[in-house]
Amino acid sequence: MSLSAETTTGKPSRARAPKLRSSDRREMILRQALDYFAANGFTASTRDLATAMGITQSLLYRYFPNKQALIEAVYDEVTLSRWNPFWEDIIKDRSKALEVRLEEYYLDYAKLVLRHEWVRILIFAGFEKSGINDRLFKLLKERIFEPVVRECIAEYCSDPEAFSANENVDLELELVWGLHASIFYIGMRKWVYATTMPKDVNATIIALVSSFLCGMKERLLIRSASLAKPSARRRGKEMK
Amino acid sequence: MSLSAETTTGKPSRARAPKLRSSDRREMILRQALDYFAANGFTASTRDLATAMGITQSLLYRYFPNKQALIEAVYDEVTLSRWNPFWEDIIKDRSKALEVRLEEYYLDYAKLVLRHEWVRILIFAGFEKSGINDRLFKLLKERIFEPVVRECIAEYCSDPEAFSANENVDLELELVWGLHASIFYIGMRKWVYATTMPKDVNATIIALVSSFLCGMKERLLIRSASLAKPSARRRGKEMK
DNA sequence: CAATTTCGTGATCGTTCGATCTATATAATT
DNA sequence: AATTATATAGATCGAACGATCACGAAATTG
Repeated sequence: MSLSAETTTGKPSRARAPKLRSSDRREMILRQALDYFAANGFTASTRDLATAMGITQSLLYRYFPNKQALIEAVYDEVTLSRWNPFWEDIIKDRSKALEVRLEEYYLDYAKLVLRHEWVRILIFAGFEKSGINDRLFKLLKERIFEPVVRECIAEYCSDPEAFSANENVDLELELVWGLHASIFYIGMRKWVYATTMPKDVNATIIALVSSFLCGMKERLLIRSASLAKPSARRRGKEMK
Repeated sequence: MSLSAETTTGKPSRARAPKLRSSDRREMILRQALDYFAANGFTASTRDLATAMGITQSLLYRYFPNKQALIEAVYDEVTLSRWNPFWEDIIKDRSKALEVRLEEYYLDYAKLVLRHEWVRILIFAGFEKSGINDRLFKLLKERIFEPVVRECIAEYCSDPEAFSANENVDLELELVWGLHASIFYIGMRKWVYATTMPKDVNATIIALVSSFLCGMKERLLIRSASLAKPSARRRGKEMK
């Protein structure tokens, strides 16, 4: 009698949610909350969230002590489970040309950026809790940016060891930040600004990687050359 | 008696706000709302906003019909009044070297990006109302991106007119988007993620511009050359 | 100085929010 | 079939929100 959503009672009552095992229900809530928060922001109400996933609001509080805990679980899910641990290996695999490796990594990273959850959740999180992204940026710096700089030095410098030992690579790191930003911004155009996108995303990424390497090569060749000639060391060290 | 904030009455009553001319009060509210929303997001409450600027909440509604109208006025103030109409002239001024012009523009744009209101208000606006930034991006594209591509073509192509007439520049435009993204992302590191910043912002911008021009030059030289040799036109036109 | 206009305040309304509580429905166990 | 454990639903609480209103204070005017 009271099972169906349309009973004799005038109430337009919803179908009762199926009974799930605790772990399954929790996982289901987490997954759906991820999509919902990514679409509507962390300020979305728990009522609307619950309605969207077909359960009652109070049920959320059986699995998460409060809204903030749910948000943090969503954030962890996005940043931890979507990080590909093999990216670092791709970048360091010297059996392939550097340009090929970078294309491979950035084409893959672009897939992440073109899904709404990565771009939006990261920015939402940054706005709500400064410092929450620190771990992720540490990962990016140590596993991606610094390896990329090392590979560029190995590729373009005549004496990579001497260069790495003596030279400050802050600006080279900033060029990698720039490439990262260029890819991420493609996702922002789509998921934050809802403005125009590249006609061909993959071709754009390949062009960006090619341009990046061109600039990096020029920089490193000049700096490497001035490193070889001690007379020009001073200018080389502080080269802008 | 009732004038002071600390009277004999136990109430910690606030000092009454001075009486201002209508236009002055409106301007004051707009300016302070800009700072407050940039710092706290558009979801900040009108009560806290009013308290921060030393007036009562109800006074806001004498100057703006509702919260949304105030938000839109803030957005317009940020995007319209902070756009420098001379940027276009800087980019087009062929009496200077292209690299110098781009450095000049991007160093100036970086000043904007390093103020919190530009980065944060733009992103907040994108999240709240998709399409609100359309006019700004149209401006960016027509007044900055496309002129930059034109100047690069004029600088590096042997026959700029023939190139512009025959060639598709989508990917060149994307490289300019990439440079724009690299600068904007510096502001995001500061005002969204609160993570590390370049040690020397100006030097970073100059390095980014230099790298950008290096990549653009390479692309355009290759494409320009293949344009000159009709036998290689097909490959050139679809070059990635 | 008195009348009038303009501007600022505090009280309050209706709604929505996160969170809690109690009662009921369902599945597993005996 | 009875019992137990647990998942679910719906009602509800206090706080915070946007918005409105009548009233009082301060300029402005003649």
